[in-house]
Amino acid sequence: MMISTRGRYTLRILLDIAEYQKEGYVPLKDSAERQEISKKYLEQIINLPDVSKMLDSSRGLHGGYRLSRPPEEYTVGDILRAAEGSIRPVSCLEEDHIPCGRSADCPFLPIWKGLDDVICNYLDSITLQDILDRKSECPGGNDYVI
Amino acid sequence: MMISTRGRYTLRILLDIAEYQKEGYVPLKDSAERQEISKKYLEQIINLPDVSKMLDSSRGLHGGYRLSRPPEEYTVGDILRAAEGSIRPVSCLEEDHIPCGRSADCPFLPIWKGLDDVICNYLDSITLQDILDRKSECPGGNDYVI
DNA sequence: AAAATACATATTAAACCGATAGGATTGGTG
DNA sequence: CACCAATCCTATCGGTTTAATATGTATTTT
Repeated sequence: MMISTRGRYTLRILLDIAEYQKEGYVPLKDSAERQEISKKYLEQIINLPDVSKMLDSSRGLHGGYRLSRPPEEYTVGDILRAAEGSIRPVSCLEEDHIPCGRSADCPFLPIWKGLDDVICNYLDSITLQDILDRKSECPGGNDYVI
Repeated sequence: MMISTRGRYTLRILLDIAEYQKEGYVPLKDSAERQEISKKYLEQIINLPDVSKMLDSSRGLHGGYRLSRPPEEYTVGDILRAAEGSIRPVSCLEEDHIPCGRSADCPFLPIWKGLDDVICNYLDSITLQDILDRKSECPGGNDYVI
């Protein structure tokens, strides 16, 4: 599996913050309770360097988090990359990957590159604002039963 | 990462078998040496139920493996699913996944479904024969330097 | 009989996942 | 100033997966 709870929790928390931040900083405790996710685990996730850059925080009473930019500037791809480190489908495509000696004529490398492209194009085409809009359009209920 | 060495090795070995099977059964030893992959590890992979279904085998001297169907009937998606078990991007989409209680109005579920679709559409559009054709068109060399 | 091959099962070191635990630090409020 | 609520920091842990290695057994051709 490509996207673990880390990425999915991060998406849910950022969306939760986006929904509630008009009332001020959103305490992680509240988001965690609404989303039914371990607050302690969320603390770790939210303090990952690339995730914390997406948020402003305030300590003390009435502290919490808010998005540092408007929701339309957060793509799903950006959030997942921040939380997961990388969402490349194979290690061959990682920045720091050591070439394997066959890469120059590897018949699969173009395929992996193509796969990465369709994934990024899709995930980077959806923003937090898109999800907020869709939620208010059809509140409670989507097409899927799992 | 979505696709581990298991999936990538399986693709390489099936392509190797496709290339060499016109001379009869292809011993795993030969494929392993050409591909520089541990033969013992390959034995495990190739005996996974869904992978072994894709091959005919023969024991003894001059035994080995060959594809049980023509190369154009093997999509990259099929091979990866056989080797990896699943290539769904999130566990929420697995067949045996226990619904989480929020699935009825989860705002992310449609996104995961869309992601799974673009991945499957892409990977199921490429067959082993496509890769063989591309190899013979531009032997030794693709566009990527990693 | 010997050799080559597939087939089977167990073990292992390392990494990763999804938490839990116990605090330290900071800032607002009475 | 004392208290409390919140973020921030670091360690630990059980379970699973990954990528092998090891040790065989079974089968077939020569």
